[in-house]
This record gives sequence, C-alpha cells and structure tokens, in this order.
Amino acid sequence: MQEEVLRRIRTLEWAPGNQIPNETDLAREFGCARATVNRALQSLAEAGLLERRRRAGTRVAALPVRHAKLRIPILRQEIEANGQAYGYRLLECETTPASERAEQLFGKAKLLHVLALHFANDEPYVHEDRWINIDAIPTATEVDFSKISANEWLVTNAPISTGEIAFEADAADHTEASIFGCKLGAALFRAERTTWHDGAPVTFVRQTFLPGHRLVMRI
Amino acid sequence: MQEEVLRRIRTLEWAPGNQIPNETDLAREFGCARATVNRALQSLAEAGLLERRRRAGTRVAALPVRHAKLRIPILRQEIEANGQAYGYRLLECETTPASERAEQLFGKAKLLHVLALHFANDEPYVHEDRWINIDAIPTATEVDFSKISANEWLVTNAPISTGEIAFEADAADHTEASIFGCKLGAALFRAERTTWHDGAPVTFVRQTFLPGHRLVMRI
DNA sequence: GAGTGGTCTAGACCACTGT
DNA sequence: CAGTGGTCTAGACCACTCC
Repeated sequence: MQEEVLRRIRTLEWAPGNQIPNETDLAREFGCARATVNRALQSLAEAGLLERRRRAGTRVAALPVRHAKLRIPILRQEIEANGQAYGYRLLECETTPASERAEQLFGKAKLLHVLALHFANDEPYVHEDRWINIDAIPTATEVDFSKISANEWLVTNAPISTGEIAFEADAADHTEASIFGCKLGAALFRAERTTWHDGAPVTFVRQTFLPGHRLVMRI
Repeated sequence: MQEEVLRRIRTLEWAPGNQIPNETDLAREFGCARATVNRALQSLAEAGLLERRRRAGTRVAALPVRHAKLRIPILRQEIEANGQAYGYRLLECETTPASERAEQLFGKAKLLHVLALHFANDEPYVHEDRWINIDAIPTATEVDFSKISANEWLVTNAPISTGEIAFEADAADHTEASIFGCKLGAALFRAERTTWHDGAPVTFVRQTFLPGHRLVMRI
C-alpha cells in the first residue's frame, strides 16, 4: 500500500506538484480502511515526499526536501560499532568563569568546564571541550569525570528536552595540532551541541574529530 | 498523553533502562484507547527515547541515541530562506571519462560531468562538482544546465529511491581558493551525496561551501 | 504457551481552510 | 459551507519472542 504509493511517486506517475486522490478514494481503490491510507500518507509526508493540507488535499512535493536521519550515538558506541577499542582520558575539569563563547549562551550561570579526549584503538579520535551549567545540574560537581565521560554521564543523568547540533570545518589550533599530530591550520571537522531543559541551557560541547573524519547519513 | 509520557521520561520518573507499563495498562490509566497509546509510544520509540520489543515490553532507552532530522533543501531554497538572492552559473558541462573517484562508483557507465557555482547575494556560496549517470537518465543530455541547475532539474526529473550523504572538512585546493578568495589549504566544509535508483547509481555530487559555513540541526 | 507490541477495520467527530 | 486531512474509539487478529 505505502509501497504502491511510493512507486507511483518514484516513477513520476504522480508527478511533483500534482494532487493525488483523497484518502477515501485511495482506501476504496486499495480495498483497505481510511486509517491505513492515512498512516501511509502521513509517513510519506513526514519523509518530505508529500505535502498535505486540510481541504487542499495531498500533493507530491514539488521540490521534495529530503530528510536524513542522523543518529547521534554516544562516542563509545560509535567507536565500538567500528570494531575499535574505546578509550577516554580527562584532561581538565574545573569550575571556572565562562569563556566569551560560553557566557553568550549561559550568562552568569555557574559553570563546570571539562576537557577530555576520546580514543579509538589508542589513537585520539575526538577532542571534547564542554561546559556544564551547574545551576541546572548541581550533582555534576560530585561526579568523577576521569572515570566516566561527561558524554555518558549526562545522557543518563540530565533531563534534556531540546537541543541543537551544528557542524563546521575549522582550522586546527596549536592544541589540536599536537593532539592529532597534524599541521597547524589543518582542516578539522567540528560538532557543536547545545542542549536545553525547560528553557535553560544545560550543556554546550564542542567536539573536534581527527583529520579525515566523515559524518555519513542515509537518506 | 504523549506529553505525559515524555515528562515521566525527562524527569527520570521512568529511568533509563526501566520497563514501563504495557499499552493496555497505560490506556486504562489515561482513559484512552490502546491505539492512541500505541501511536504515542511508537512516536517516542522512533525518536530513540524508548525501546520496544514484542513480549519483552517497552523500556526507556538506556543510552538514548538521539536522532536529528536534517532537512536537505534545494540550494536555491536554502539561500532564499536566508533572505539572500540566489544566483547560479554553469562552469563546465561535458560527457567525459570518469575520474578515478567517479569510476569507483559508476564503473564503466557513460557519464556527464557538471561543474557549477551557486551564489548568495552574488557571493560564491557553493562549488558543485557533479557526475550524472547517463545510462540511468538519458534525458539529462538534452538539458541546458546553464539555465537550470542540475540540483533542481534532477529533483523533479530523476526517480530516486535511496541515497547517502556524507560531510567532512577538507583543505581548499587552488580552484576553491580562487573561487572563495581564501588561502590554499583553508578549512572548507564539504557534502558528498550519492543517490541510487533500483540499485544503479544515478548521480554523485560534491558540494563545497564557502569558508565558515555551518550546518545546523535541531535535535 | 502466554503476553507483548504491530497492525488492521469501521465508524465517528473534529479542525482547518479553500471556494 | 463543504471537503479535506487529523485524530480518536472499540474491537479484532496476528507476529513475535521470552519464559
């Protein structure tokens, strides 16, 4: 049923921009209940292939905005899924005044600053620079982040509601060059993630990956 | 209903790894039909917050793999959505033997090679290097890609079933340095997309963004 | 084998919105 | 205001899988 609809879209039998029959008619044609048609079409709409509006009906998306789903695993899982041995080392962990960047986000909140390295087969894989809002998660000060990565601890101990993740390319600074053994200014892949709970920022982390890292998604 | 479940997960009232009541019980508790509970829980499972298995029941994900949805818009839409004027220029378009990289993917297929620039407010925004499998889309040879970008033409004229997109940071080569007015070796953000239809590769495109570009997603 | 989620049906009412 | 999708109910049967 959903596959037949997909086929008609893909073969351009139902061309981009065109309206398709309404749910009741499709239900009759396929000999199934309207609820079944509804689920199938909603799923395709969510995937960006259809555009649905009440009264206006359902159309094949003219410029289908494809959606890719990005799995954001814990780094340990990502590394172990690649068949490599995971390692972790805490570099620095202190309550400290916010950097300029962190202050923009957190304001005057009390912050914990955590620097750490994640290893794959004993090679540096990610350099992590994290700020944690102590006002939002007071128990964070009692954790020994040399034993468990902030990455994993937060996942199970911080109630998180929304977040944003951004990716960019940037030049390696002195620290990163020495960590990854690359040249100063080499192109590195960065991910910056911010999470909020109840409108308050909980943590901001900048993860810098080893040179040559690729982020891959299926469409 | 879904919100109440979400609340219990977020406040750790239902802690990671713990089993939650089954659908029938929840339906009774919330005074709604089981189908309603089912939809709510399935939606949360899709978001990575719950893990569901028949007979074993539903658990709060121990290490919730968060999913971010990446919208992959047509470049024109992306640029215009930023309130900038979209521009496009074809640099080169010819049927040509595959590059080493392209040959890996397409084998001996007949290929069209398209080089183009996308502009935002007359500034170079993306450099696009694309290979199109003519055997898969014969009509591509009849299109004037100086008038419409391959990006937009393919979306409405190529039946696409699956795809993969990868992001990486890379050093600017001579061409890119002169296009974007940056230094040789500067860090640039690249996206490489491959699409297939019926198991055959349709197109491979490498898009290189202007220095400082960020890809942002909500979680 | 029994209990769980997965999926369907048939029907109902509602919310929105284009005409 | 009429037609569309959005969502719910109550019930049924099935598929899987853990015990």
